Amino acid sequence: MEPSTEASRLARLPSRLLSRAALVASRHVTQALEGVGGHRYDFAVLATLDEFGPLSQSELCRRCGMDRSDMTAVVSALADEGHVSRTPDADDRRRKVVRLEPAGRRRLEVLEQAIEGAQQQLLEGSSPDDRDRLVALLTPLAARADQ
Amino acid sequence: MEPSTEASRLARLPSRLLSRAALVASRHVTQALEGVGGHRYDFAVLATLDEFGPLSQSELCRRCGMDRSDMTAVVSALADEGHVSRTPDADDRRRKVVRLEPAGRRRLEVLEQAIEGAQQQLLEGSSPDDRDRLVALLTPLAARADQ
DNA sequence: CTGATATCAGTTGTACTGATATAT
DNA sequence: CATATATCAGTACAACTGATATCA
Repeated sequence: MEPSTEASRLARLPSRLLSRAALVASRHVTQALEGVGGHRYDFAVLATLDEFGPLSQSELCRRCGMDRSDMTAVVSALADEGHVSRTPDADDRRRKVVRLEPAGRRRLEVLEQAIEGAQQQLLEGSSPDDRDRLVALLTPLAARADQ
Repeated sequence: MEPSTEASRLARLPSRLLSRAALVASRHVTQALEGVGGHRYDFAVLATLDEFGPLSQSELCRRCGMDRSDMTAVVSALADEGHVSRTPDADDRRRKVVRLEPAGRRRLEVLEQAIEGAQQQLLEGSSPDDRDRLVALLTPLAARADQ
């Protein structure tokens, strides 16, 4: 006989589970960031700059997996707030070099705490091992998101 | 020293991995369904009717995890195509009972093949055990998508 | 009355396309 | 000229909100 935990074909589809789990995750993250007046794009840009140092906007797009059309507004807002600076590249003046400023680093810490809180909410009920396994299984799939 | 496989904080965030893996999955599914002139909503509705039998639209919304606002148009289109019938419930005439018709069952088979092809594309490089593990890890997260 | 159901109109957020200006 | 970068306007889609009509 079928075990009672046997889920329907629809409920076992990896693509469907991914989209619904991502929706849950997105709600947690959005809510956590709203609590500190932030946005996922801000976090992605600040964290990437913190990790890789100053980058051109197009390089930022690549590293963050963001679209060029969305990057402009995000960087402009972060620059207005003093979290990043945006200066023409001396070597290639088509480029604008985006650099993390001290205020941006402090801002990143706040966003990072909110984000980690959201991960824990999302994964409450999952063991640390489960989190590691999930990350390991998702990494090769997520890697194909860029192009 | 850090192992070379050590990914950045950003790249290891479960919420981010989920959203990017879901994006990859969604592109595969959308493309596969486009190939047969279908849509994910059609598949969800037809598969749910096939599995649970005739349902009211609101019950369909619950089972599919779809919004009531989106369900109306989907059911109308499926009814126009003869894949489902929509008749007033004899017991409760506020309800419309949606029933899978033979043409809808044949349509479901086509969509199902496309969807399963998309899963295999998505998971190429993952073992069958990996697929099972992924499903097991995602199921409790995805379950929270409804409300 | 209330509560549930179905429908319709419209909003938001994310991903994305196409066109343009500018500089190499 | 071609190529890369940044910007702007606007599209496509899924998820969602609010209002309304219907009827038990």
